[in-house]
Amino acid sequence: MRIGELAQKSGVSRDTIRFYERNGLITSRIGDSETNSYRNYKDDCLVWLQFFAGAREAGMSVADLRSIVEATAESCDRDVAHAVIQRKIEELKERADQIGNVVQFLENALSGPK
Amino acid sequence: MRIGELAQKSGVSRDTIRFYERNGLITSRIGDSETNSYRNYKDDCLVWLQFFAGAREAGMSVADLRSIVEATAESCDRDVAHAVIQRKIEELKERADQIGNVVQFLENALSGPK
DNA sequence: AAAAACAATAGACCATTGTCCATGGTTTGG
DNA sequence: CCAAACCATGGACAATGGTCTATTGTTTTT
Repeated sequence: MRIGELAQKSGVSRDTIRFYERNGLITSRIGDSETNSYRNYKDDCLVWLQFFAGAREAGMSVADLRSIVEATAESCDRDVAHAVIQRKIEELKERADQIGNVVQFLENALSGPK
Repeated sequence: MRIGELAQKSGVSRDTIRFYERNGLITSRIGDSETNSYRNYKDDCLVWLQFFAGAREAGMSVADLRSIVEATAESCDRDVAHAVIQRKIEELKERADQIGNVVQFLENALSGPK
């Protein structure tokens, strides 16, 4: 798959895809063509990008994403990956709790303005 | 209260307090002293700063915070304030949901790795 | 009185997360 | 064949959210 198709399918812009690639979130290889140097993206890039989009919205940093990607790489220890992801899950839950607090606070502010 | 005390009590650094002030999140006035121009912060600055700290962790932007502060200003319409805050609550809940999705995804990744 | 701690202001600097632009080549539709 | 659309690379630019430094003046502590 070329970058345009990937962008269109994932909803992530070309520029952002390239940015993610530069930051090690996905990888691509230059295709087989003799005449061009168009890069080729595998299907799992699409899955990742969809995940990234959601995760970024959820407040995860690109560095967070990279650590997940790296942890789940073939080369990596299953247990290590497990631990890394577990940690991120904890962080996300903490963040969700924090959101709960803030919502609470704001709802209070609404109901008891003075 | 002077900035040092405020910083110490709120856990927000002086620099950040000044940054927030520059951005309209809090205000202070120059004190009564004839000899210095130390600024004076009222107690509610402390409350706000504590809120800001939590809200930033929850993923709210400084602009979001400013809009809340502005909405709750004396001068503002109660209903307007209500609406603004309600909107922010919605956004926070959406974000919390999004976090839920991502957690789900990650937990899936853990339990069904292959 | 001298040092240490605090304050104000202004501006430089930094990382993060993109986005945009310039340039130059390739492919494709008409 | 030509224009439009696509691609690669590299670097500039921008917004956000701070953080740090320099400079200068004020308290406070010893």
